[in-house]
Amino acid sequence: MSPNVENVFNTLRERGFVQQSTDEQALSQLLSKKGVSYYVGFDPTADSLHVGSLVPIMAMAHLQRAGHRPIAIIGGGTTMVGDPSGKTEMRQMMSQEEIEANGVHILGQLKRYLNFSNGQGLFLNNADWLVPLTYIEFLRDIGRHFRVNEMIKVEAYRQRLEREEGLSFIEFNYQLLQAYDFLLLYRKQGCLVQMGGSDQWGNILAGVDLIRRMEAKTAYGLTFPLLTTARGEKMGKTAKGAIWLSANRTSPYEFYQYWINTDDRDVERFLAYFTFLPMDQVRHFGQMKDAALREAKEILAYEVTSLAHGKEEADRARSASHAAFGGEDADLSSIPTTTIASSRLVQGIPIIDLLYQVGLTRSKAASRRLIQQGGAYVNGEQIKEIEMIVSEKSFEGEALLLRSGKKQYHRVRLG
RNA sequence: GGGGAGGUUCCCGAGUGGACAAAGGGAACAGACUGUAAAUCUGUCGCCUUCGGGCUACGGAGGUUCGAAUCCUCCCCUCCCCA
Repeated sequence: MSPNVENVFNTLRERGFVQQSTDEQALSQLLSKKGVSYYVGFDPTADSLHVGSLVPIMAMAHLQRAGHRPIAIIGGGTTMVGDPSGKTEMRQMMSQEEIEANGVHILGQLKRYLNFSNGQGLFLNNADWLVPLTYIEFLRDIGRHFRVNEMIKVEAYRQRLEREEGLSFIEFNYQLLQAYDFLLLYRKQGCLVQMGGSDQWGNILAGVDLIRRMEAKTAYGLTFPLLTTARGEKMGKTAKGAIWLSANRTSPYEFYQYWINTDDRDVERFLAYFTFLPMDQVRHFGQMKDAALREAKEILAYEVTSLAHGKEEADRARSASHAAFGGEDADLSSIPTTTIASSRLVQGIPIIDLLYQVGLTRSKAASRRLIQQGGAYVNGEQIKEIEMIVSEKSFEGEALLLRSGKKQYHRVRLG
């Protein structure tokens, strides 16, 4: 896909990325040129980003394709303080080492979407400049520009103050630190734009203000909407937890399945956010009705998986899904698999135990219930007997396919 | 520091000596319907079980009682009001 000749800002807006921005016109004009540096901060509290982070990542990728320079900041310094935004409780603090280790993984994930080579993009840890700060200096140079009256008007702080459960002083400083990040990036990297989730609006504005005060220059801010599904749930959350970008945490097959199960009403929006398909195609798919919409979901799932895990994994996930759900005889290898020693099959394994062991059920009692309710299958056949024992005869070739309910598959292999 | 309210099963929330593995709702899971969608309806929803039961659970530790989530004592935590 060639970089958009049109203004990227329009692209972002058209695809739904823009929630709020400072001076839309000026920002749009700025972005019509090339080589603008912009930054987004990522939370290093886990060793992987999850699906929710795809919004900023995709926005960054659109901008880079249009010839701008992304700066991804890992909040190593700020995380040591804890952002109160959107939190009702004080955040847990983390050690430097943990944060840095997480940062390495996160960079690896960002590289799938953004190009950091040869200075075309930057990946920085704000601990590098925040940790060495000295208190007196910081107060004198930065602190003097902040009015507490203004600060406590920010939603995040106000809530915490009103609830009277307290806001620790350290958290109260978060905004200053983030504003300082922006200032520093402006000075050292010429960074003019900060983007983030809508909960970051206050922090972003603080940075814009600080740059205006200290440098007499205009910087810009943009926030993304907080995505929810049509059912009103947070994007990327399932019963089993978040959908991660890391294959270790969420396998490509599960990742693909997450997207293919997208609510009808979300398909068009998600195609716009999470794929690079041109908008006329996105709209075309979005207009599909009923069962035809499934085609659009398949494209969504394939594209998103392919971005996150590569074409090969996306192919395997698609193929496994076809095999499992379409009855086609295809490659099942990417379905979650457990290997079991063949010696254990000599006396056979009760199906109740097997379901439990591979994780399809949470307890043996749950296995019993599942079978009683008619939701358990071995190689596509409903299990009727609670007492059923799985032996070598149950295997087709060296594998056996378990299913719980309509959608949960698990393969068992002999080892 | 003084006064008040409260901590119940994944979440919200009822229960205030036995009928309590604990109402009701939500979430979740299964079934029907379908399109691997949504909505709806039905069922399930602590763990183990040789299906007879057994075990663990109502903030923690003790105690009273034939019997406690429910009563008593001490402790921990949260919220609210006053200072």
